[in-house]
Amino acid sequence: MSDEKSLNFIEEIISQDLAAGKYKSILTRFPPEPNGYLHIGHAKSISLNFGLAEKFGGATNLRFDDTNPVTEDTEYVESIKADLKWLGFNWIKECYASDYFDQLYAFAVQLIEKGLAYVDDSTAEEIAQQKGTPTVPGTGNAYRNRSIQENLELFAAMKAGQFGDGEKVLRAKIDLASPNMHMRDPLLYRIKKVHHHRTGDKWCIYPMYDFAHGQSDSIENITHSICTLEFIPHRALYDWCIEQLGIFPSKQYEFARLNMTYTVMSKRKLLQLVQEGHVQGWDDPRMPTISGMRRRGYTAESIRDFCDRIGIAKRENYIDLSLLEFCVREHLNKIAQRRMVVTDPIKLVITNYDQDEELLHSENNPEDPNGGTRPVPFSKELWIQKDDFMEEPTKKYFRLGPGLSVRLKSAYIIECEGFDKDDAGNVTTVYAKYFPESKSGSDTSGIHVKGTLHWVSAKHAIPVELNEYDRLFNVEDPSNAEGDFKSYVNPHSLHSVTLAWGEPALLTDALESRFQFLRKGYFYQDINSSKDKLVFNRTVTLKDTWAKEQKK
RNA sequence: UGCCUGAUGGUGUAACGGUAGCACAACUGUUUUUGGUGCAGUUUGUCUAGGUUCGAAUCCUGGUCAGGCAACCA
Repeated sequence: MSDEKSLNFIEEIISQDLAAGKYKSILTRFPPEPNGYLHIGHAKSISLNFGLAEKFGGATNLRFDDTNPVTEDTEYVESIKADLKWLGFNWIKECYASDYFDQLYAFAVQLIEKGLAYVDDSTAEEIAQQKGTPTVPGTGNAYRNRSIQENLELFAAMKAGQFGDGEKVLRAKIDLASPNMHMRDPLLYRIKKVHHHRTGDKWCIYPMYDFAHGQSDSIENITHSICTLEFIPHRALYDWCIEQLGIFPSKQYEFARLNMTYTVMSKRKLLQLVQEGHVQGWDDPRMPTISGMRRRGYTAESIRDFCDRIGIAKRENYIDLSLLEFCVREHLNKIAQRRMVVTDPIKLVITNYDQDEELLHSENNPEDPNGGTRPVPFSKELWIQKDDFMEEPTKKYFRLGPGLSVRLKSAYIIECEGFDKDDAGNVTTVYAKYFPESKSGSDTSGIHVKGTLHWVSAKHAIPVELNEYDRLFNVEDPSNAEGDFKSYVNPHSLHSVTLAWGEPALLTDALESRFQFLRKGYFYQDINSSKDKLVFNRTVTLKDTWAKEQKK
């Protein structure tokens, strides 16, 4: 009956909470750790968190989860903010877990005072051993029975820098036999004499995720704290801390993270690709990072559309890369300026064309009636695609071949009269006659052809460089394939065309324009492109049913 | 041998005890001055065994399978 999309399970929860009067309005948060660049998986979480707030009339905080100074940096903070803005999302408050370090410390003291936390002198190995295994309960140690007073003094001494890294930790005193490993006296604080990108050297003890995240949510009055499935076992601890501290009860909900075919999504793996030179950087157009996708020519709209379409649920999912490609094609088809570029040229000579040259006009976008036209120069010698000519055409081939006719886009119908070959047997030049009365827009020739080719006037052509990208991996699931995922990197993921011929309009087009190079794909100017040397990245190919036909 | 999640076409995602739908993919046909776009259509699914019910993808019980949990990471 209704056209409305059904609610996902989190929206369901929120609408119930709101209907029950549990909250007047909702507050969500997007909590990245500033230790890497945002990728398409983050985009799913971003779209969810901001989308929820938008849908239910709430707001979203951006919070940097900067509790581990070892790997974090301001560089990442800046890139994350830039990516978020580019995607089109606005946070109401910019927060940092590090802003709460004093408060968090006070919380820890409260726990100690309640006899719910203790300082442990054990090594990491000892602690791990004493935790037991999922099927074997853990055992305590003598430190667990330290007095509140002693714990208070020791924790203060930890803060004061009286101990070295790893000498002592603060642990919650919960249940060493809990079936949930995360409840077996989890670590709350550890000593790290490391410079923090925001708090500098003020602190030498830093809270663990489990002691920082829930409390940060609570401090900010986050109503719905949404994270991915791997945090399910942490939820008991999240609730425990909030309950023991008696603070605002934020609630955690978990959804399944994004997986996509032919790529990897973990920061660790992406970092390896960068460091080991499989790609040229975090913003390499083959990377699933927001910065890489932006450079490749993806639009923010298409990424948001993708995030809407993949849905939110708790089951593991593996999204087809083709859905992402569909989303970007759909958007680009509507907005991209059409241009002609010949990527693998052979010469076409119009034998009966006696004029010097003429200016034709071609529509900028057939999808947009108000898109206007651009002038395209035509002359006796043109460049066409090498694969648009076949010496011995097959039956379903409706391009150029001896005796065959085609239309040159926005120009004339031509008929092939012959061709030249070099000593190696390669076709070098194709000869054709044109029909003057078949001129585009005023065709009175009555000739009907099946194929239309793109072309560029040879003497007006401008050189352009093209980066044609293909999937980064040659298996669907590189993360779970046997052996090192990097051995599945597609060696042909980048094909550079150093010399292609483009129509002169490209010289005057705006740098940020989205292009469709007719019959080739969607392209976007690379950040290193200049008027002296135009470089375009292929965002995605056009759908190519002819290529499919040929494979049969 | 523990605990926690989950299981609907090839891939995602709906159906809230009452006609298994939508999107992508694939495949037809049609239109087309892009083998693009558009339009029309086709194929393919409820993990399993019982139970409750007039009626089960949905509720109950057992099983199977998949993923997660034992970082001084987040």
